Amino acid sequence: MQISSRFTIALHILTAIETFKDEYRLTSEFLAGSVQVNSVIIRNILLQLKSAGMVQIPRGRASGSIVLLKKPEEINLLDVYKAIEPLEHDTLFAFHKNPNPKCPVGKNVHNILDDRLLSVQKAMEDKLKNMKLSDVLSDLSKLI
Amino acid sequence: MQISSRFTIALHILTAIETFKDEYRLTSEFLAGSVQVNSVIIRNILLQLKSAGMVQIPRGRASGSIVLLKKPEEINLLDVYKAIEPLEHDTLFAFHKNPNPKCPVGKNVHNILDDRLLSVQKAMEDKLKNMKLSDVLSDLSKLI
DNA sequence: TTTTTTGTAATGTCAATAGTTACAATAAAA
DNA sequence: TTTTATTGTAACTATTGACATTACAAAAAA
Repeated sequence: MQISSRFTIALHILTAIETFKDEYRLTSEFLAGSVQVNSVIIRNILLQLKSAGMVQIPRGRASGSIVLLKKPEEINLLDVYKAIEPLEHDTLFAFHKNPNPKCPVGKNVHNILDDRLLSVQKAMEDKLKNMKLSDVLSDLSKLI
Repeated sequence: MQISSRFTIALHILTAIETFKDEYRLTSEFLAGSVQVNSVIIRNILLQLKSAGMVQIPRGRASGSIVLLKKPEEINLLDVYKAIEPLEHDTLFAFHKNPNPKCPVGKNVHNILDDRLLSVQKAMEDKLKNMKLSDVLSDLSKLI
Protein backbone atom coordinates (compact mmCIF):
# COMPACT_ATOMS: atom_id res chain seq x y z
CA MET A 1 0.00 0.00 0.00
CA GLN A 2 1.28 3.44 -0.87
CA ILE A 3 1.56 6.33 1.54
CA SER A 4 -1.29 8.68 0.70
CA SER A 5 -0.86 11.75 -1.45
CA ARG A 6 -1.91 13.96 1.45
CA PHE A 7 1.74 13.92 2.49
CA THR A 8 3.01 15.34 -0.80
CA ILE A 9 0.09 17.77 -0.82
CA ALA A 10 1.19 18.98 2.62
CA LEU A 11 4.74 19.54 1.35
CA HIS A 12 3.34 21.34 -1.67
CA ILE A 13 1.26 23.58 0.59
CA LEU A 14 4.14 24.47 2.91
CA THR A 15 6.39 25.19 -0.04
CA ALA A 16 3.77 27.40 -1.65
CA ILE A 17 3.09 29.33 1.56
CA GLU A 18 6.74 30.24 1.93
CA THR A 19 7.21 30.93 -1.76
CA PHE A 20 4.21 33.20 -2.21
CA LYS A 21 3.92 34.82 1.21
CA ASP A 22 4.85 38.27 -0.08
CA GLU A 23 3.17 38.05 -3.48
CA TYR A 24 -0.30 36.66 -3.01
CA ARG A 25 -3.11 36.38 -0.51
CA LEU A 26 -2.77 32.87 0.87
CA THR A 27 -6.20 31.32 1.14
CA SER A 28 -7.25 27.69 0.92
CA GLU A 29 -8.75 28.63 -2.45
CA PHE A 30 -5.44 29.97 -3.70
CA LEU A 31 -3.54 26.91 -2.52
CA ALA A 32 -6.18 24.64 -4.04
CA GLY A 33 -5.43 26.36 -7.34
CA SER A 34 -1.77 25.40 -7.14
CA VAL A 35 -2.32 21.82 -5.98
CA GLN A 36 -5.44 21.42 -8.11
CA VAL A 37 -7.61 19.68 -5.58
CA ASN A 38 -10.76 20.79 -3.80
CA SER A 39 -10.19 23.56 -1.27
CA VAL A 40 -11.77 21.45 1.50
CA ILE A 41 -8.93 18.97 1.15
CA ILE A 42 -6.47 21.83 1.53
CA ARG A 43 -8.30 23.11 4.61
CA ASN A 44 -8.28 19.69 6.26
CA ILE A 45 -4.57 19.25 5.67
CA LEU A 46 -3.94 22.78 6.90
CA LEU A 47 -5.77 21.89 10.12
CA GLN A 48 -3.44 18.94 10.64
CA LEU A 49 -0.43 21.20 10.08
CA LYS A 50 -1.95 23.68 12.51
CA SER A 51 -2.32 20.96 15.16
CA ALA A 52 1.37 20.25 14.70
CA GLY A 53 2.12 23.92 15.33
CA MET A 54 3.46 24.60 11.86
CA VAL A 55 0.99 27.15 10.56
CA GLN A 56 -1.33 29.88 11.75
CA ILE A 57 -4.70 30.14 10.02
CA PRO A 58 -6.74 33.29 10.60
CA ARG A 59 -10.47 32.98 10.08
CA GLY A 60 -12.94 35.14 8.24
CA ARG A 61 -12.15 37.94 5.92
CA ALA A 62 -8.87 38.42 7.73
CA SER A 63 -7.56 35.47 5.83
CA GLY A 64 -5.14 35.40 3.05
CA SER A 65 -2.57 35.52 5.78
CA ILE A 66 -1.80 31.90 6.47
CA VAL A 67 1.65 31.98 8.02
CA LEU A 68 4.38 29.49 8.83
CA LEU A 69 4.99 29.44 12.58
CA LYS A 70 8.46 27.96 12.19
CA LYS A 71 11.38 28.80 9.97
CA PRO A 72 11.80 26.46 7.00
CA GLU A 73 15.05 25.24 8.58
CA GLU A 74 13.07 24.19 11.64
CA ILE A 75 10.55 22.06 9.76
CA ASN A 76 11.74 18.61 8.75
CA LEU A 77 9.87 16.17 6.56
CA LEU A 78 9.34 13.69 9.38
CA ASP A 79 7.40 16.29 11.35
CA VAL A 80 5.19 16.84 8.33
CA TYR A 81 4.78 13.12 7.76
CA LYS A 82 3.79 12.50 11.36
CA ALA A 83 1.41 15.43 11.31
CA ILE A 84 -0.37 14.02 8.27
CA GLU A 85 -0.16 10.23 8.40
CA PRO A 86 -1.92 8.74 11.40
CA LEU A 87 -0.26 5.32 11.82
CA GLU A 88 -1.96 2.76 14.01
CA HIS A 89 0.29 2.17 17.05
CA ASP A 90 2.91 4.26 15.21
CA THR A 91 3.84 1.16 13.24
CA LEU A 92 4.37 1.28 9.50
CA PHE A 93 3.95 -2.45 9.02
CA ALA A 94 0.56 -3.93 9.76
CA PHE A 95 0.46 -7.32 11.45
CA HIS A 96 -2.00 -10.18 11.17
CA LYS A 97 -4.11 -10.09 14.30
CA ASN A 98 -4.35 -13.66 15.56
CA PRO A 99 -1.31 -15.81 14.98
CA ASN A 100 -1.94 -19.16 16.64
CA PRO A 101 -0.51 -19.13 20.19
CA LYS A 102 -0.46 -22.93 20.19
CA CYS A 103 1.99 -22.96 17.30
CA PRO A 104 5.68 -22.31 18.06
CA VAL A 105 5.90 -20.02 15.04
CA GLY A 106 2.57 -18.29 15.63
CA LYS A 107 3.41 -17.74 19.27
CA ASN A 108 6.76 -16.08 18.51
CA VAL A 109 6.24 -14.35 15.23
CA HIS A 110 5.74 -10.97 16.90
CA ASN A 111 8.87 -11.39 19.01
CA ILE A 112 11.03 -12.19 16.03
CA LEU A 113 9.63 -9.58 13.61
CA ASP A 114 8.63 -6.52 15.63
CA ASP A 115 12.13 -5.23 16.30
CA ARG A 116 13.27 -5.84 12.76
CA LEU A 117 10.30 -4.10 11.21
CA LEU A 118 10.61 -1.19 13.60
CA SER A 119 14.24 -0.73 12.60
CA VAL A 120 13.14 -0.63 8.95
CA GLN A 121 10.57 2.00 9.80
CA LYS A 122 13.19 3.94 11.72
CA ALA A 123 15.56 3.92 8.75
CA MET A 124 12.87 5.58 6.71
CA GLU A 125 11.96 8.07 9.41
CA ASP A 126 15.56 9.03 10.04
CA LYS A 127 15.95 9.81 6.37
CA LEU A 128 12.85 12.02 6.49
CA LYS A 129 14.08 13.72 9.63
CA ASN A 130 17.24 14.81 7.89
CA MET A 131 15.38 16.64 5.16
CA LYS A 132 14.18 20.16 5.89
CA LEU A 133 11.61 22.34 4.24
CA SER A 134 14.48 24.76 3.62
CA ASP A 135 16.22 22.08 1.53
CA VAL A 136 13.14 21.71 -0.60
CA LEU A 137 12.85 25.47 -0.98
CA SER A 138 16.45 25.86 -2.00
CA ASP A 139 16.02 23.17 -4.65
CA LEU A 140 12.97 25.04 -5.88
CA SER A 141 14.77 28.38 -6.02
CA LYS A 142 17.19 26.89 -8.55
CA LEU A 143 14.28 26.08 -10.84
CA ILE A 144 12.22 29.25 -10.71
CA MET B 1 -1.44 4.18 5.36
CA GLN B 2 0.11 1.06 6.74
CA ILE B 3 1.80 -1.63 4.70
CA SER B 4 -0.65 -4.53 4.56
CA SER B 5 -0.42 -7.54 6.82
CA ARG B 6 0.07 -9.80 3.81
CA PHE B 7 3.76 -9.02 4.13
CA THR B 8 4.03 -10.28 7.70
CA ILE B 9 1.84 -13.24 6.77
CA ALA B 10 4.29 -14.08 4.00
CA LEU B 11 7.18 -14.00 6.46
CA HIS B 12 5.17 -16.14 8.85
CA ILE B 13 4.52 -18.66 6.06
CA LEU B 14 8.14 -18.88 4.97
CA THR B 15 9.28 -19.26 8.56
CA ALA B 16 6.74 -22.00 9.19
CA ILE B 17 7.64 -23.90 6.03
CA GLU B 18 11.28 -24.07 7.01
CA THR B 19 10.54 -24.80 10.66
CA PHE B 20 8.06 -27.62 10.08
CA LYS B 21 9.33 -29.15 6.85
CA ASP B 22 10.38 -32.40 8.51
CA GLU B 23 7.59 -32.62 11.06
CA TYR B 24 4.31 -31.90 9.32
CA ARG B 25 2.59 -32.09 5.97
CA LEU B 26 2.69 -28.54 4.69
CA THR B 27 -0.64 -27.64 3.16
CA SER B 28 -2.38 -24.29 2.87
CA GLU B 29 -4.75 -25.62 5.49
CA PHE B 30 -1.92 -26.37 7.90
CA LEU B 31 -0.35 -22.94 7.37
CA ALA B 32 -3.75 -21.28 7.77
CA GLY B 33 -3.90 -22.95 11.17
CA SER B 34 -0.68 -21.29 12.26
CA VAL B 35 -1.45 -17.85 10.85
CA GLN B 36 -5.14 -18.13 11.71
CA VAL B 37 -6.53 -16.73 8.52
CA ASN B 38 -8.57 -18.36 5.78
CA SER B 39 -6.62 -20.87 3.69
CA VAL B 40 -7.48 -19.02 0.49
CA ILE B 41 -5.47 -16.07 1.75
CA ILE B 42 -2.55 -18.39 2.37
CA ARG B 43 -2.89 -19.86 -1.11
CA ASN B 44 -2.93 -16.45 -2.77
CA ILE B 45 0.17 -15.33 -0.90
CA LEU B 46 1.86 -18.64 -1.71
CA LEU B 47 1.15 -18.00 -5.39
CA GLN B 48 2.91 -14.64 -5.14
CA LEU B 49 5.90 -16.28 -3.47
CA LYS B 50 5.86 -18.94 -6.19
CA SER B 51 5.92 -16.25 -8.90
CA ALA B 52 9.00 -14.87 -7.19
CA GLY B 53 10.63 -18.29 -7.37
CA MET B 54 10.75 -18.84 -3.63
CA VAL B 55 8.50 -21.85 -3.21
CA GLN B 56 7.33 -24.92 -5.05
CA ILE B 57 3.68 -25.89 -4.64
CA PRO B 58 2.57 -29.36 -5.78
CA ARG B 59 -1.09 -29.76 -6.61
CA GLY B 60 -3.60 -32.39 -5.64
CA ARG B 61 -3.11 -35.13 -3.16
CA ALA B 62 0.62 -34.88 -3.73
CA SER B 63 0.60 -31.85 -1.55
CA GLY B 64 1.80 -31.39 1.92
CA SER B 65 5.15 -30.92 0.29
CA ILE B 66 5.41 -27.18 -0.21
CA VAL B 67 9.12 -26.53 -0.42
CA LEU B 68 11.45 -23.54 -0.29
CA LEU B 69 13.33 -23.25 -3.58
CA LYS B 70 16.08 -21.13 -2.03
CA LYS B 71 18.12 -21.48 1.11
CA PRO B 72 17.01 -19.21 3.96
CA GLU B 73 20.31 -17.33 3.58
CA GLU B 74 19.38 -16.57 0.00
CA ILE B 75 16.00 -15.04 0.77
CA ASN B 76 16.05 -11.47 2.02
CA LEU B 77 13.09 -9.51 3.30
CA LEU B 78 13.14 -7.07 0.42
CA ASP B 79 12.56 -9.94 -2.03
CA VAL B 80 9.57 -11.01 0.02
CA TYR B 81 8.28 -7.46 0.27
CA LYS B 82 8.54 -6.91 -3.47
CA ALA B 83 6.90 -10.25 -4.17
CA ILE B 84 3.94 -9.33 -2.00
CA GLU B 85 3.43 -5.57 -2.19
CA PRO B 86 2.63 -4.34 -5.67
CA LEU B 87 3.59 -0.65 -5.58
CA GLU B 88 2.30 1.60 -8.32
CA HIS B 89 5.29 2.74 -10.38
CA ASP B 90 7.46 1.13 -7.68
CA THR B 91 7.02 4.28 -5.61
CA LEU B 92 6.19 4.13 -1.93
CA PHE B 93 4.90 7.69 -1.76
CA ALA B 94 1.77 8.50 -3.73
CA PHE B 95 1.64 11.87 -5.46
CA HIS B 96 -1.26 14.20 -6.19
CA LYS B 97 -2.05 13.82 -9.86
CA ASN B 98 -2.48 17.30 -11.27
CA PRO B 99 -0.32 20.01 -9.69
CA ASN B 100 -0.97 23.21 -11.60
CA PRO B 101 1.62 23.59 -14.40
CA LYS B 102 0.94 27.32 -14.53
CA CYS B 103 2.15 27.70 -10.94
CA PRO B 104 5.90 27.83 -10.30
CA VAL B 105 5.47 25.51 -7.33
CA GLY B 106 2.98 23.19 -9.02
CA LYS B 107 5.16 22.96 -12.10
CA ASN B 108 8.26 21.95 -10.14
CA VAL B 109 6.93 20.01 -7.18
CA HIS B 110 7.75 16.67 -8.81
CA ASN B 111 11.27 17.78 -9.67
CA ILE B 112 12.02 18.87 -6.15
CA LEU B 113 10.38 15.96 -4.30
CA ASP B 114 10.76 12.83 -6.43
CA ASP B 115 14.46 12.27 -5.75
CA ARG B 116 14.11 12.96 -2.07
CA LEU B 117 11.17 10.61 -1.61
CA LEU B 118 12.87 7.90 -3.62
CA SER B 119 15.91 8.12 -1.39
CA VAL B 120 13.66 7.69 1.64
CA GLN B 121 12.10 4.63 0.04
CA LYS B 122 15.56 3.32 -0.75
CA ALA B 123 16.68 3.70 2.85
CA MET B 124 13.82 1.47 3.86
CA GLU B 125 14.44 -1.06 1.12
CA ASP B 126 18.14 -1.27 1.85
CA LYS B 127 17.35 -2.11 5.42
CA LEU B 128 14.99 -4.87 4.31
CA LYS B 129 17.55 -6.18 1.86
CA ASN B 130 20.05 -6.71 4.67
CA MET B 131 17.72 -8.97 6.61
CA LYS B 132 17.55 -12.60 5.61
CA LEU B 133 15.04 -15.31 6.32
CA SER B 134 17.91 -17.15 8.01
CA ASP B 135 18.24 -14.26 10.48
CA VAL B 136 14.59 -14.58 11.36
CA LEU B 137 14.90 -18.34 11.75
CA SER B 138 17.91 -18.06 14.00
CA ASP B 139 16.05 -15.60 16.23
CA LEU B 140 13.19 -18.06 16.36
CA SER B 141 15.42 -20.98 17.25
CA LYS B 142 16.45 -19.16 20.42
CA LEU B 143 12.82 -19.00 21.50
CA ILE B 144 11.60 -22.51 20.76
C1' DT C 1 -12.31 -44.50 -8.64
C1' DT C 2 -11.83 -42.02 -4.53
C1' DT C 3 -9.80 -38.58 -1.88
C1' DT C 4 -7.12 -34.61 -1.04
C1' DT C 5 -5.50 -30.27 -2.16
C1' DT C 6 -4.60 -26.56 -5.19
C1' DG C 7 -5.89 -22.53 -8.29
C1' DT C 8 -9.33 -19.42 -9.06
C1' DA C 9 -13.69 -17.06 -9.39
C1' DA C 10 -17.45 -14.82 -7.23
C1' DT C 11 -19.19 -12.28 -3.51
C1' DG C 12 -19.37 -9.56 0.80
C1' DT C 13 -17.79 -6.46 4.40
C1' DC C 14 -15.19 -2.89 6.09
C1' DA C 15 -12.09 1.05 6.14
C1' DA C 16 -9.59 4.74 3.83
C1' DT C 17 -8.81 7.99 0.14
C1' DA C 18 -10.47 11.44 -2.42
C1' DG C 19 -13.99 14.51 -4.01
C1' DT C 20 -18.13 17.55 -3.58
C1' DT C 21 -21.81 20.51 -1.69
C1' DA C 22 -23.44 23.14 1.94
C1' DC C 23 -23.44 26.28 5.63
C1' DA C 24 -22.76 28.41 10.35
C1' DA C 25 -19.13 30.99 12.56
C1' DT C 26 -15.78 34.46 12.17
C1' DA C 27 -13.95 38.87 11.35
C1' DA C 28 -12.41 42.40 8.35
C1' DA C 29 -14.13 45.90 5.17
C1' DA C 30 -17.67 48.86 3.43
C1' DT D 1 -24.26 48.09 11.24
C1' DT D 2 -24.28 45.53 7.13
C1' DT D 3 -21.82 43.19 3.70
C1' DT D 4 -18.46 40.13 2.16
C1' DA D 5 -14.85 36.70 2.26
C1' DT D 6 -13.06 32.78 4.31
C1' DT D 7 -12.57 29.18 7.56
C1' DG D 8 -14.09 24.93 10.17
C1' DT D 9 -16.95 21.25 9.80
C1' DA D 10 -20.59 18.08 8.59
C1' DA D 11 -22.81 15.20 5.30
C1' DC D 12 -22.66 12.60 1.36
C1' DT D 13 -20.80 9.97 -2.73
C1' DA D 14 -17.54 7.24 -5.39
C1' DT D 15 -13.68 4.37 -5.74
C1' DT D 16 -10.28 1.46 -4.14
C1' DG D 17 -7.98 -2.07 -1.44
C1' DA D 18 -7.77 -5.32 2.46
C1' DC D 19 -9.47 -9.16 4.24
C1' DA D 20 -12.81 -12.94 4.53
C1' DT D 21 -15.76 -16.65 2.87
C1' DT D 22 -17.98 -20.09 -0.16
C1' DA D 23 -17.68 -22.85 -4.00
C1' DC D 24 -15.81 -25.82 -7.36
C1' DA D 25 -13.05 -27.54 -11.43
C1' DA D 26 -8.43 -29.33 -12.13
C1' DA D 27 -4.73 -32.05 -10.58
C1' DA D 28 -2.66 -36.07 -8.88
C1' DA D 29 -1.63 -39.47 -5.47
C1' DA D 30 -3.80 -43.38 -2.96
